[in-house]
Amino acid sequence: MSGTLFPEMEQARRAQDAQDAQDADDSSRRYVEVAVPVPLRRVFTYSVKGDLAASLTPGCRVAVPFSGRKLPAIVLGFRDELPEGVKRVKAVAGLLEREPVFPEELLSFLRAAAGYYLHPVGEVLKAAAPAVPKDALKRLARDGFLGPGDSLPGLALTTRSMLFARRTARATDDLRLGKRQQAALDLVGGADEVDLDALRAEVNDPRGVLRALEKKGLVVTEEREVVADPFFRTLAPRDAPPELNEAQLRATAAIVDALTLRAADGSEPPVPGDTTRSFLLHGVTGSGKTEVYLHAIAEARRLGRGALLLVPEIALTPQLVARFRARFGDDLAVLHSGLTVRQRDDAWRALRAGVVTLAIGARSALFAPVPNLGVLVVDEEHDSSFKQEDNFRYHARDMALLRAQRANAVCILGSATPSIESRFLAEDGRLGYLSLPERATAHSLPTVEVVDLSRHRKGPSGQALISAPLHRGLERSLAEESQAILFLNRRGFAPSVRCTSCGEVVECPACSVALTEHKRAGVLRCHYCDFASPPGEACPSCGALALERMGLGTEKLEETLAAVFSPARVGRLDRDTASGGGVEEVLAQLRKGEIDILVGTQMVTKGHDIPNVTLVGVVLADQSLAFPDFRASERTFQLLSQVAGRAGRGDLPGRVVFQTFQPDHPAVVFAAQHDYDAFYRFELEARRELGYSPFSRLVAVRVDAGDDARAREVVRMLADRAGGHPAVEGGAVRLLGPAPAPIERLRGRYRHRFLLRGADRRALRQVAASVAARIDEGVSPARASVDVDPVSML
DNA sequence: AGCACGCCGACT
DNA sequence: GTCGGCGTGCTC
Repeated sequence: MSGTLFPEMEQARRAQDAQDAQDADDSSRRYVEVAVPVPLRRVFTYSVKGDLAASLTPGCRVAVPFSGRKLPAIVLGFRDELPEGVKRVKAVAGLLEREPVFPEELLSFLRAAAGYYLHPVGEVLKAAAPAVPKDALKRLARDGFLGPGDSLPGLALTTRSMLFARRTARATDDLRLGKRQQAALDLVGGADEVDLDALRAEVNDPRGVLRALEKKGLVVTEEREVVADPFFRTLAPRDAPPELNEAQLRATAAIVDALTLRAADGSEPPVPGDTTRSFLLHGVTGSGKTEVYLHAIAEARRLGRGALLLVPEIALTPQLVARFRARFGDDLAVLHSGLTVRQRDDAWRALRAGVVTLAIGARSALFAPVPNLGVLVVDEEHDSSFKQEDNFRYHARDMALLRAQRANAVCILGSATPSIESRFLAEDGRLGYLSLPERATAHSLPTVEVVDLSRHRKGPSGQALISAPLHRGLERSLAEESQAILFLNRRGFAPSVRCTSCGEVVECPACSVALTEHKRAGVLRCHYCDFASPPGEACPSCGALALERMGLGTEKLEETLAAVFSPARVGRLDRDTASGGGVEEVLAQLRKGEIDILVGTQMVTKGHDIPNVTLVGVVLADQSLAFPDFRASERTFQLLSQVAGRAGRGDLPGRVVFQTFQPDHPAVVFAAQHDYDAFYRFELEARRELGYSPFSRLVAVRVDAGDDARAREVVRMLADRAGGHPAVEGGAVRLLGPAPAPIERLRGRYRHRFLLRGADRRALRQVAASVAARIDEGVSPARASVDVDPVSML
């Protein structure tokens, strides 16, 4: 089992399989084990009355009485005896839906994920489930019980009849068409087929018009059952798959091979637990990774299997969706945070019912009920937005591998700058390695100039962070009427305000962080809790009238550039300007050439190909190096590489400037040389020496409380629990801390934490589970959480 | 998480 | 004299 990605999960899986087998044999289903949506790391047992037992299967949603209220719960399994130490149980109040909400594959995966992260399974299942049908709840409240004989709501979608029109080959030359007929015909001719709703948007009363066109032999119409919600049906011009280059063909062939092995009879992989059926797709920017995804997904669909594509939050753009719609039409559910509950449920049900077989979405789409999952793609797998940083702290990339493994699906992790962990798994043979070395388009990578800020004095602008080389680069861009993008990862005008009299920095009253001045909004704002106050004249500490702005944010950079390079048009893209669809608007302006210089945060670094951008500048590369965790170097390399990829994608060659106080830092040097492999080798050795991931794993235990003393007390107690564990005493797991968190106070709560580190994942897991069990015994009024494989150390 | 039970302040 | 503050305890 050397190839297994999650060795510590295997034992639990075997136990579960044995239990399931017993459930299938055993006709005595007197009790059920259910997951209740409460933050408790345990399951609960209920008795089953009458013939309800026959209707229950794992994954079913039932209502149960729980601590004086009724809660929806998910059936996990059966048992014929009460658990040890339990004398009396309550009875299941009723079934909420006719069919199980979770198919077997998804339920089993979700339970494994909850177990891996030591998170209450009820909360995990609740987050993954669709809303409880209102009518079922209403009837439950009225009758107190919903039996199997009731007409319960099902999971399938409602459909309605819809008229579709298709263009025929008949020419219009000899025909006289009215204005409306012509408009309708243009619309129909522009796509494979058009439905009545789409026509309605352009033409009044399209029915009559269509009838006339059909009589003239110009269109044919057809009445079909469709999903009731128009969300799934949109007008999209279809495209044909382009020819693949050699590397793309090789990658696609390997993936199709893996898929076919698994799909041959829908059964076991040739080797149990074999994970070389998952791949790292390493392709530089523009090498055509998306086309490989499209082919893999198309192949899965051809084999009757579903597919799931996960992308970073910010990458889920209309352009990306359009590209998939062009290939797969309406057989696609797009899951994003902007959906209403109703829309999310419709998408969920469409997938669950098998009406739609492909889902695209950010992190949480990992839990989509894709039917007969065959391919799972994680695009930009290195992106840290795949890690959820609150409640259920899971990493969608890691869990994608687990889900694929359990579903016998193929997982593809794609990136131009793979995470050290993924690249290491590939090197170790636990992921197949597929490389796309060429830029699919003909442009070579841009040259990068590293500007040492400690040697370059202020540029002509007088602003220290616009060095002379960057200044000249901007002048050149403006002179040749191309565009420039400057990246600065600090929103606001001045990142901090300091009193020159007492030296104090103005802090947020609720958090131990400096307030950032937002000049246009006229406030000092906390970037962690959104507290805002008007900037007073006097220092809040000593009262002196001596406040001074420190540092440079995007707002100030925008203002400075506009003044220095007048009349150049300077735009800004950050969370402050992006509100309400502003991102697309600003990018459209940039594309149309209405912006000469765009200033922005992370948002400017992703995706969007703007051909006329020839200069990209990183104003302060050191910023992401300053983060207090071992991945700072890796993140910086990824960020710089990504930014550099923004330049020179049109006909003009690209130029890139990295400004930094650490010009010799490997992340800077190797990013400037576009040398991923060199960075990987360097970073891997550093990790090996320091014993960091992938050579050991971390678990972070965090405690916060309104009272600092209580937070300290609780973290100490939990650390003692960990310290007393044999794995820690024996040295297999190391206890680091406890210590105050880097941001000691947040939203008025004091924060402390400790880390557990170990190479033996099973031992690490045991210690973490022991701490979690102590948390379950109560830490009130403090709060405590366990973060397995933490990413953010703040 | 909620909802109970349980002991100390300002109001009908 | 009660209504109600939220501390801690438990949930099959």
